[in-house]
Amino acid sequence: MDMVSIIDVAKKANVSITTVSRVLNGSPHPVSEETRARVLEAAEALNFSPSALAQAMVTRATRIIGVIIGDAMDPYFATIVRGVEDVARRHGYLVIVCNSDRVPEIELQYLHTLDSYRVDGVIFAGGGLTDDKYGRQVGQALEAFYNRGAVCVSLAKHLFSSFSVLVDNEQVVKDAVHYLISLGHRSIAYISGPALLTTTQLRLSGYKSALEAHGLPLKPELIIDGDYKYESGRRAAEAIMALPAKPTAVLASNDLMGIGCLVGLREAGCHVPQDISLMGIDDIATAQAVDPPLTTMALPLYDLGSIGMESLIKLRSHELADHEALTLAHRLIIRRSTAALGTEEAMKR
Amino acid sequence: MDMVSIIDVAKKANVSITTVSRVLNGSPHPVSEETRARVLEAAEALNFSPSALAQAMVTRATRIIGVIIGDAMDPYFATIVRGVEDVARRHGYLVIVCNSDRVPEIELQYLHTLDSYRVDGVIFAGGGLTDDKYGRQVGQALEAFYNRGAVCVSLAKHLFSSFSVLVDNEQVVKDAVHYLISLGHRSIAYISGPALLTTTQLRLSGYKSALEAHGLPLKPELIIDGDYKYESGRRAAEAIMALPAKPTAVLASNDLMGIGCLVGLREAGCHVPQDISLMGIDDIATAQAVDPPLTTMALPLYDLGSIGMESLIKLRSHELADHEALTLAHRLIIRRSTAALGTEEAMKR
DNA sequence: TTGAAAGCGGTACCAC
DNA sequence: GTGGTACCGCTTTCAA
Repeated sequence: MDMVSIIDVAKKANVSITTVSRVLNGSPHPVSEETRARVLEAAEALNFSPSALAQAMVTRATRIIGVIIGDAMDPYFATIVRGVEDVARRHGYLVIVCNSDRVPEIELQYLHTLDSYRVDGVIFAGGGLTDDKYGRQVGQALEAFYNRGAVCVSLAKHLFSSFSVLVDNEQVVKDAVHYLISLGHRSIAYISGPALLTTTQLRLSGYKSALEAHGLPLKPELIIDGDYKYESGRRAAEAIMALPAKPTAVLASNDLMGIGCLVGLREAGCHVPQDISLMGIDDIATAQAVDPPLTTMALPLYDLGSIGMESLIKLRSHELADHEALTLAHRLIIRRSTAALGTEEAMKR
Repeated sequence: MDMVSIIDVAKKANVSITTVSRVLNGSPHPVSEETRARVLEAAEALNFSPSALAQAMVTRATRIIGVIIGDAMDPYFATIVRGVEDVARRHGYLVIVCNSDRVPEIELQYLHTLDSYRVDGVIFAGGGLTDDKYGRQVGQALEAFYNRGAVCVSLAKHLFSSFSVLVDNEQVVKDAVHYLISLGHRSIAYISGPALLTTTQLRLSGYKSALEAHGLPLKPELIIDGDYKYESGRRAAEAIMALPAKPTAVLASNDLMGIGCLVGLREAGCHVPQDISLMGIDDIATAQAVDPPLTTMALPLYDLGSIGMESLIKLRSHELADHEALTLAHRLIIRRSTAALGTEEAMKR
């Protein structure tokens, strides 16, 4: 019933625990072949499993990292987590997943807990909160991490400083709006996210400057609030249908809302893309399953996770400098939810 | 740069580390109010964060659990993980997520790693593999867990024994087939999952016995292989369209394949439900976003995770007996992808 | 009420 | 080549 420890192995093999440690860790220190064999055999026979906890205590490295996300059920985060996990596994790291629902208190609490477990690093997958007080608190908590030699990488803009792997959110939206404009649309509604997220602000500002760049007026009533979830997309559809002057195109700031909007418009008897062109951002799997398939800006979500984790590892071995940033490319995926204004495609119904 | 330890706090508060430990852990052992205050103050001032690793070593409890899933990007597992995580957080547990892609070697490797980290328990979220050798190996690995006092709960049938929280997979399919039959369908195709999973076998056997119970012939050509992923649903649609005698209904053994099939059928010019009724299993979020919304058997995925985690905790405090099983209810969700054979609904097109 | 000391299971430095 | 031993940072008897 008692755990078998390195001592038991040493006894069984008739060697010191030092030697056991050496052979089991492939230490460069010389060990005779026969001793090595005896140790291996003993460890095997006793079914010895070295305590990673004990190892972590003395080596000051846990080989555990934490990833803080909004919600594992959101495909956006699920994809990122998968990217993180795959790289982590290949490098012998374990990952603790923390759902914060973007609640600052929960995020902060997780941060402290992860610190007490002495994780080797933390990845912030979600958009940063634009709350000053929160930003300071996180920054302070991160201080503890850095002091220990632990590292941090963010996959979105944050108020605190850290190594980052990003997409250019502002440009993503600019490109999306530009595409819609190139189709002839001049009245483009925008479904925004929660105001307190940096990502939301960047995307919104992309929308605004794209309109401005094309000399289009910014109509406040065309900016509809959402929360990046499916249901808010449906509500947005209602809001759009209630508009006295309906837009000819709608850009949802993420696919989940875009899909909700698609369903909402359909239920309201509005045809996409004949009556309204609709487009999203992210390119989650569902985007191609809906009818019509959703045009969207594909973000490299999996890569954000995998490259984020790779960066974390390099950061630890000082192959990478702190507080730098990497920006990954996005790309337009044209499907059938968007059509040129006044063309055959848009007219047929 | 050096970590502040309990010793530093003790020095600063002018007490022994024993006392520090006592007040910081709310020990029942008496400590004078002023001493307590001094300790608290010192800990605060030093920004002391007790090492959960050191605590774990001596208390022999890590408050970390592992959950082994197929793929975090699959809504099925994402939902379960969310259920696990929510309960874990409320109880002060951390959860390590392990993606195995159902590869036995990866699963086994994770199991050993988790054991070396002395996790308090493991949750198997996915269906068991029907491989004898694999079953034995897992059983053996679990032995190590049990010997340590760690626990295990499975959310599906497995060859090894463990506490389980289940759905009655055979009955789920029976109920689905029964519903289709009640709509007048007599020729029902079935999209199955990977043969090596217990879940697949149970569901398939539900399909077979449902047909038999209704005196319907079992036509092998109507059983189409899939792997529970979206793409295999699309391939299944092709296979179905190529059938000399097309079925009037299709039951996909999960929603992801059901949705893939829906898209595939649409592309092949086949109308759902007018030409073919289609139904899935799971009730993932996307099921209601596709057109037509998918009729499905809703499984309590979130509850599987949350109740699984609650059971794990109770198991550890011996409030629950090992190796028992809990079965959760499923329910039919009728949406518009299914229609009665020969009715107005099925005829209009 | 308070504290000294024996571990928990390893690693790594230093001798031999 | 091999082994002794001082920690890593905490909890928990056992005494005082």
